[in-house]
Amino acid sequence: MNTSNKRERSTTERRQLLVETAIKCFSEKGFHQTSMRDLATRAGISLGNLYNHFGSKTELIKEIATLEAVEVRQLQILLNASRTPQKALDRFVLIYLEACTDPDSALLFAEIVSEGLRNPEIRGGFQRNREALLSILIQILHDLEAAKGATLRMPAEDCAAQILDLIEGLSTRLAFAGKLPTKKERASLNVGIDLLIGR
Amino acid sequence: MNTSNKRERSTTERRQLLVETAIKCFSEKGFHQTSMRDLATRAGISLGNLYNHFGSKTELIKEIATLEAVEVRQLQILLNASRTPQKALDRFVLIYLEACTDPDSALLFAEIVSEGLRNPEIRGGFQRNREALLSILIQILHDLEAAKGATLRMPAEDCAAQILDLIEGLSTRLAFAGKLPTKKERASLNVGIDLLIGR
DNA sequence: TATCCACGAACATACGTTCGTTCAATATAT
DNA sequence: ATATATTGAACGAACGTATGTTCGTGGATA
Repeated sequence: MNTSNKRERSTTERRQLLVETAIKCFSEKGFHQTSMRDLATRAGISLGNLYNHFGSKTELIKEIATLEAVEVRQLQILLNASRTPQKALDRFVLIYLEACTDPDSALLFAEIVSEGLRNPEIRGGFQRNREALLSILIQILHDLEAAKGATLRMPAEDCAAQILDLIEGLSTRLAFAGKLPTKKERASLNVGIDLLIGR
Repeated sequence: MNTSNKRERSTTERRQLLVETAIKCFSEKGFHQTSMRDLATRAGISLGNLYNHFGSKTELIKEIATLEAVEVRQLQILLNASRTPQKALDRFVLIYLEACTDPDSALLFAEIVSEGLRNPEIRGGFQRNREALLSILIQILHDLEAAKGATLRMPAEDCAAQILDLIEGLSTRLAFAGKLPTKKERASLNVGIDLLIGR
């Protein structure tokens, strides 16, 4: 990628802008209530030009669905730097909860789930990312067990999945209520997770 | 309601048929990818006639969203008949899991959630029903605690919400994989719930 | 000069909804 | 009991608009 090329640079910037406004529009109105005209207008470009950057609407949706994932790679690095598995788990929960309760993300997450349930192309990217997230969490659980910080009563993968369920469930409920998590809710979440891992 | 009236009877039957095909269509294609023509064709009636039964598409969606609730009233009765709170809880989990993992329901549930997040009319009915479900579960938890079958480490409402999260989370994952729950998955779910209630 | 971003008009289709009409079931009058 | 009026389910054409996508053109960059 030659960033000294003025054309290419402004083109990638445009594309970035388009993706960002698409995320906004999609999370506000949903995939299928957002028209290509909406997107173009909101991004301040013409309809025809939008098609210069994205060949079709589904292509755009697909890109958003895979992009709107927690940035797993960075998360992995951050957690590797944690001193103890306990701290790693705490960090994981904090970060993922933060990501899920972001107002845009919660709506988009629901949108992606319901879309992914019937659209294989969407499902693929979403599942890949989710498995990556799971495997990180599983690793942490194994570390925890080795350090006697946890005594699992079920397969680590099931436990990890349940932890994600708790976080995502809380996020969804908060989005429904239009609120951010209170201290109490955070506390209950942590208690629930501690119970699940037998800490 | 005069069921000896032939006209009224066939009308309510029609309406029932329409609601059922709407559920099918909506769960297959989603609210916004299903057109009124789709519905009419699928139900074997004309487009115009569809509007004789439902004034608008949103009215139809609203009806489905509130209807597609677990029949809480019956559930309540069934659970009251349970000998012990332990049995009541087991039944609750079994029934709700069954309801959530029904292929149609899982897709429709996701659809309602994502629609409810931005459409207050949908949200209302959904939340009302969910609160009813929660209050049943909370009651069971209190009974359990009184019978020394549980030692909650968090407010009963939070615990109940987390239990629902586990069930719904598992259901969603199963729907994504296109599978029904295995014995192992059911077992892990039960272990998770037992841990949450400190049993 | 060749490339490609940017534009907005144009196209075909799909959508939600309305409309006038038919026709059988019901209510009322004879 | 028979004739007449009223109702409302059922139909499909029609309307207006919105949609995804294509196309030809202009203008800046390489």
